[in-house]
Amino acid sequence: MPIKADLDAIDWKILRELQDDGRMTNVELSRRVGISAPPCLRRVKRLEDEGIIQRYRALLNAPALGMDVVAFCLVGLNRQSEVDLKAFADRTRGWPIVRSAWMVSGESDFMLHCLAPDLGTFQTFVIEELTSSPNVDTVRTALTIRQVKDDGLVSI
Amino acid sequence: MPIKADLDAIDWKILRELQDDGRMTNVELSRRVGISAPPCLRRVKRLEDEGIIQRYRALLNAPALGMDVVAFCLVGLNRQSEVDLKAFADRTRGWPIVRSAWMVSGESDFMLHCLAPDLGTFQTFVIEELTSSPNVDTVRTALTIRQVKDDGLVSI
DNA sequence: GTGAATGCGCAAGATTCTTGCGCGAGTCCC
DNA sequence: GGGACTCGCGCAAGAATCTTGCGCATTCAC
Repeated sequence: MPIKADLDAIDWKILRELQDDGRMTNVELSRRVGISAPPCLRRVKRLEDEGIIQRYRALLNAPALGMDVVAFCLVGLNRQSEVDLKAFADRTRGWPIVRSAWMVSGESDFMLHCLAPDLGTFQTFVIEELTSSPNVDTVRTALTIRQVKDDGLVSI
Repeated sequence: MPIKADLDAIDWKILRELQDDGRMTNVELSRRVGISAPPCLRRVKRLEDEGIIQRYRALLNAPALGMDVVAFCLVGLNRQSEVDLKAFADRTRGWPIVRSAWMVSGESDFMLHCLAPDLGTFQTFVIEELTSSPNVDTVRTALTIRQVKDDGLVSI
């Protein structure tokens, strides 16, 4: 894990622009941040090499691809030993419906971000896979109605 | 909102590759999906034009940028009329700590994905901004310990 | 003042993007 | 069947971009 980065204003502009459009050409990016293309490319490469930019991803339109149900699941376990936590984390990676997952502290132990083609598929997953999984105590679900904000993870 | 797309195997390969590396060159992409560059570029453009690919985004390393606290907040409102829901949704857009937000159904009305530089900043936000916001009834927070899965939103 | 370090911009070759065009496979209607 | 049409691929060439090396200006420390 890298040390806290020291970034100047241009670096922050680059990060903001690439969060907004990760496929922007380097020429366009350099124009927007106010330097010429070669040093701009070197800055981007440095940000990638230092792990500040972790990756680039295309964001897809789930409903257009037949995925109409987005939901969150808060999962509580009976036992929270390191072995138990790791076992459940491993299990989440084997479930395609679970698109991302976090280990959390609070009333629950895991937060799952889920995606399914329809409500039936999601309910079947919750009942037959999630709730009936070993060591799972409680499952609370929140079906999303619509997303009201979607900014990048790190602001400005 | 577009009609359900009809995509062939090559389109799905393209979507998978661009979810994995959204900044891949078209030449490399075409090599991976097994067609030449021009038709590959035309397919990507079509996927973008139809809104199936919504955007490209650089994913940043939050801790390296001094953002050590990632949390989820489940917010329940006193009144859930359309006006009330819209008012709270608008409010979330004005909070930089809230990076993304969903309107949900279930025990709560909104799910907030939050990012803060430290625990104190996050707690101040919850107490002085979120809990004390008009019409907010309940706030349950789940601090993330670590992310255990992070796939793209739509699989394969 | 001087030397080292940093980071910019210029320039040129390599690579990629982008467009128009021709060709072959599949389909539909006669 | 046969002909016209549609669709999507690949080739090719010019435009744009990427990538690298290099020279120069600024800054900092000594």
